[in-house]
Amino acid sequence: MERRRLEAQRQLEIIKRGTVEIIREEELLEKIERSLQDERPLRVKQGFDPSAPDIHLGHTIGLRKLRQFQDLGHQVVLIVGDYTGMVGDPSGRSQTRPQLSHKEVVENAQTYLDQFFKVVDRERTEVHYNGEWFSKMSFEEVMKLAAKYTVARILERDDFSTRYAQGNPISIHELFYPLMQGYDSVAIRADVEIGATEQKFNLLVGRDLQRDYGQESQVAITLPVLVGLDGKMRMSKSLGNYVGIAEEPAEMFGKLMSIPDELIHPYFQLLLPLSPEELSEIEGQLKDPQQNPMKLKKRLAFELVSLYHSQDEAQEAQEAFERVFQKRKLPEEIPVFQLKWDEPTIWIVRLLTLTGLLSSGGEARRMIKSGGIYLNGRRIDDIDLEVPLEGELLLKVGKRRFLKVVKG
RNA sequence: GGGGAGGUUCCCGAGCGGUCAAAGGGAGCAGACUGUAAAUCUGCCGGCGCAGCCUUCGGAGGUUCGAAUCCUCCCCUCCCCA
Repeated sequence: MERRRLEAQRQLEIIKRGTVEIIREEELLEKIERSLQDERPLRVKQGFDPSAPDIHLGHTIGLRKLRQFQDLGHQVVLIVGDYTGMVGDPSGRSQTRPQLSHKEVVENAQTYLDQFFKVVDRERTEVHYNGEWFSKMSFEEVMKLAAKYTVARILERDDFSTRYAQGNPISIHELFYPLMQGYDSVAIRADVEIGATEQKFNLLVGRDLQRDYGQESQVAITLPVLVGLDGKMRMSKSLGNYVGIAEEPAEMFGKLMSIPDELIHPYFQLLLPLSPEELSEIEGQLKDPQQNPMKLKKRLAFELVSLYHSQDEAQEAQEAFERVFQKRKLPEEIPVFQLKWDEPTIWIVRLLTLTGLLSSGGEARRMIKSGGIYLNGRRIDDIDLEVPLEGELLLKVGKRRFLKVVKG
């Protein structure tokens, strides 16, 4: 008995780490205790919005938390929001999302799962589509669900109220999103749901609905939102300030090296499994003016690439980075483009667009004018340049795009 | 249903008959400086072998020598009233 209590306490401590809020902590402790007593794992829910199938580092905060639950013996229940996807989560959105076809949802779900299981244990995961229950709902049941919440409460939400205040359109079906997500918790009898802080409202709706449907309410756990590479906005694919966990090692490494210094510590803290001691050591080094933060950034990049790829690949990525950007040498591997061209020479602007390096002649002209184009190591300043097509040509666009061109 | 305000280039937003490929800001790209950091400064930011031409200002027509700007119809959004 006493032993169980201690074990529950221990689990709670682990789960608590890195969270912003647990609503409510006492309930969680009680649930864990009961779970130990009945030998029934907690059902920890996570939803997935199929309009955004790629997992980036921002998502891994939640995924790592799920993994922790699994390591403590609990069950993850992933919900593919094929029906909610038809609505589109209004959280953090200023606009209505486009609706997806069923085919797109299924394809995206597959992509998502492949990445999801890089962090989360497949064995302890149950996957459901919320169409399983929503497609069977009668209109009467939909009305019953809709009757459980009031417009004022839904509009309390920051994103709705902001949109409303700014005079932006909100469609009626969007108001259903929180209800649908909440109902998912009813359908799968969730004990816990986790989400980023912006998900708090949706998580709380789940609690209310479960109670209304005669179930015990889930515990809502919120986690910090990761700031993106720009250092300002939340990490998101649509803002282009993200690092996908499926990205190539070199790409991942490079992107991480470009983060502003202020993000070094939060990234270590939120993305890597480090002990509090290690973290405070890193903090100390960051404050020390003798230390170049770049070193820590390299370590961060190295460890993250190791985590999602391998140590060897991280090592390679680091060497490639140092070579290309710090020593300004050529990368070891440069993609080769087979150019089909019959004339003995080719106009530089045409060359740049035909190889796909730049999308239009106008862009190529501009790039040349601003000094961003190198041919065989020499900067080009002549827009009318005719390039003789002999052997191998080496093109460089900006700092990081290289291409070898051969006649083919 | 009645009344009012709007829809402009990736986003915000000015323009309200020619001088408009369309101010300004943001994002983005390139250059300088660097630690591929931030900050800063500079340039670019529809297409075209580009001192010229072509396609853009919700959609379709029309008026005019000339329309993002005026007129008609349609679509969409917001606000007030019912």
